[in-house]
Amino acid sequence: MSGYNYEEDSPLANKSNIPEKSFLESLSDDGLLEYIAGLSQEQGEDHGEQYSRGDYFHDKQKRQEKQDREFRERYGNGSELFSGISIYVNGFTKPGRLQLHEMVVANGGKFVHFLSCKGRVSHIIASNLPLKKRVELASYKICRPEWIVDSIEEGKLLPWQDYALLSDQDEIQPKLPQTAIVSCKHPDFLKQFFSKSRLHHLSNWKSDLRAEFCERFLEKPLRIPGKSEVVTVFHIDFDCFFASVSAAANGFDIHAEPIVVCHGTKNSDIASCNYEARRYGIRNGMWVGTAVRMMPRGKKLVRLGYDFEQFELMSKRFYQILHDSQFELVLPISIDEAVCVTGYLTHSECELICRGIRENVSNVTNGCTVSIGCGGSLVLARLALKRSKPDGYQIVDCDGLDDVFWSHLKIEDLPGVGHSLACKISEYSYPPIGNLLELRQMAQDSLRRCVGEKMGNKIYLAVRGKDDEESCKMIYEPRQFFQRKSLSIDINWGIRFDTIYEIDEFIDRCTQYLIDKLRELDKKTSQLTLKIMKRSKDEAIEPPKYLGMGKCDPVARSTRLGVPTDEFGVIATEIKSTFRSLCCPPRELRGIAIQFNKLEKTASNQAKLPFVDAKIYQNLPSDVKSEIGRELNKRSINIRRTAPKRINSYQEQFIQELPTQIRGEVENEIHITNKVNKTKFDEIKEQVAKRQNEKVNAKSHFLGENTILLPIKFQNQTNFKKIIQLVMNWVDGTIRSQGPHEKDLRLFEKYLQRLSDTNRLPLVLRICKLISVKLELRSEFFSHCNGFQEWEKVLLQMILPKLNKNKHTFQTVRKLDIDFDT
DNA sequence: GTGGTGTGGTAGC
DNA sequence: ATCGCTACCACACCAC
Repeated sequence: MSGYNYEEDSPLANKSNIPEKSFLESLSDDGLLEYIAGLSQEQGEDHGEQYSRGDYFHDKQKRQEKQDREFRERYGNGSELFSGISIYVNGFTKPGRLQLHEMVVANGGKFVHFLSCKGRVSHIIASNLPLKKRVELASYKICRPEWIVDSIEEGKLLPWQDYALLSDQDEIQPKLPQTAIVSCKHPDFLKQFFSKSRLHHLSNWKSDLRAEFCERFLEKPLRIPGKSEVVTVFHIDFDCFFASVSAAANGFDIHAEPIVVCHGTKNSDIASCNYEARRYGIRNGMWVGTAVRMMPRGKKLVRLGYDFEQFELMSKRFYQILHDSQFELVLPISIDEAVCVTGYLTHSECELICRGIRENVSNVTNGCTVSIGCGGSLVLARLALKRSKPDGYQIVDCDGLDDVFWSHLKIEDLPGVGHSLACKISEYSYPPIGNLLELRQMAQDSLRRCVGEKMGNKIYLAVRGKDDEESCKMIYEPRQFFQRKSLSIDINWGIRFDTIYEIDEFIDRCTQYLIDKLRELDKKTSQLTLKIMKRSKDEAIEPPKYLGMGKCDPVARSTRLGVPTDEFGVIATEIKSTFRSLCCPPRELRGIAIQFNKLEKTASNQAKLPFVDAKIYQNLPSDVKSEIGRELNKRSINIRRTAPKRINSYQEQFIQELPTQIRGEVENEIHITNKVNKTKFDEIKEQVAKRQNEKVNAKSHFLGENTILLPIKFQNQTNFKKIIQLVMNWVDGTIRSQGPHEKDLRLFEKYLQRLSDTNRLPLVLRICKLISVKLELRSEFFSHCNGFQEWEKVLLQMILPKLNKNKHTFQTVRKLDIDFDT
């Protein structure tokens, strides 16, 4: 990357009587590019020293006027519509600059390429103007491009005032399409929310960078340093990334004014603030209102919006520089931050690298600065980075570290130590520990007692400049480290529902979002977690932050699917059923998170229900076999014979176990009756509890029928699991004989009906699935038995109709339906 | 001890 | 107004 530094290298420097900055600033983006391109051309022609700014414009202008004349002669229609008018186009417009140019010139107008020729411009055309520009150009006639288009169409010059791009009109106009408030009930909510969420972008960028790293690795295996090798680590990070980039994009000087990046004006998070703002005590994460109050009287705080595209662009250029810099490893930490590793380097070599990178990055990012910490370990590089900020670099040598270095670092500067741990540590002894120099005195044992085994070790090593084993993995097993292990979605803003059905729909959309990603990764999941945020009991219905979550109680529950899947129906119904088991009144819900926990690679030839061909299994080397057998068992994967001739050992063992199970649990027919009765009892108990809950909530809600969950409550997950177990044993115990007892069956059907009636189809589905699997497994040996046939009948005539009746709940046609309909 | 579940904390701006 | 995400580790606790 060779950035052109015009501040120093420009042949024009100090030659013009107008300050350099205002000249460059006065150029439009295109103008600037053209100007730079022009410069490099002219230089090649060996008269760069003599070529002045005035000359440049003169040439340029003459060339342009000639071009315009030619154009008008060739295409012009003799119209003098824009005679006497000269326009300048600022920024992106529709129609574009070129088209506007042609339109104006063909109709007798003048097109001005550079605004610096002030006075010659009669109108400025722009669709929108950055804040800074708006102030600068306040004295001009500024209007939208439609003025040109409409004037030509009408054949007469329309009043430009009707098309004025006034700041207040500007505020009213684009709001119109936006005022279509997209609430969480709207199908586009997710998209809209994510498009504006900084945290979503940060997370997404991070996983993209990690994925890219892994791809790069596949393409060209990198050399990973050996554990005994001496390495040099560079930790590189933008200074207040969002603030710097947004400031540059809007034409602000990052050093001149206090700047914050945020959405709103009051209870909106500050994503990033510059060092000027930090002088007044403003910090990232603070609310804007708080920050404004911290400003001295009369001093203004500049608020800038997010420009995610620009952030991405700057990051791309940043990473490009790193990739071009001959590091052995470029490890992505986040959109604006990376750790680069090389072998041993001398102090002066490190210094060269730091300076080079800092200069290159500044050149390609409109002057954004990065700081660099350099050291012999990850933690040292990170601490050096903390010390180097802002706009600097620091190279540290573990042995040469003095007390000053440590005493200037706070506990929270340690990686992995946040607010919570920092409090714990500082309060652990008296007087409280305030910096790392003091922390170095703490014994390893007391550290471990204070913050736990692992973290204690980590911190003990960190303040001695060494990495712990876990952190090292980033360098020594980078592929493993950056490999994705889970996939999830979190929404804790804007969640305001009234009914469970709205939540169902929302869950469907979230699930679809995740499944799309899952399939992109070519993975399946076998474990789900649903985490919800529920308004804490005494909290206000509406928290201070607009549509925020306020103080909440988090609750999570996970489920195993047994089989890895990427099917929408299975996952969505599972989540919906899990949600019900968490007993959250729809109106109390403030946040939802869905996680896919156990990701497995999709095997193209994998059967829907997993089983291993016995032949393959038998042919395995005996030492491997037992290990695999255990593993299969653990995952409840069956070994299935394709030709039922010989009984293999696994199945033999399996059959032998059957009678024990039956005797142990289920031959007692009363058992299930008791169980169902107990369920009823639980139900009543929960209803009582809920009525009390309703009373509590009544103060803050109108108690409509749909306020609280449906009146019938369900046993919690544990109970359901137990019931499933019971049913399975019941099937096992009766399959070889006469089949289920009629009385039991009636109770069972009642239970299923209740599940079905109360929107708990997923549970019915699960029972159905399990019974069908069980029957399939046993078919080889028991299909002739009366009991087997009875159970098949139950499945086909009793359970399946319930599912099919409510097919719509499942959104997709279930594989099971097809299997058993035929 | 093993292995599972739910909770809590941290990281990036 | 406002956009409080998401991956991952470590731990406490439980059942066996």
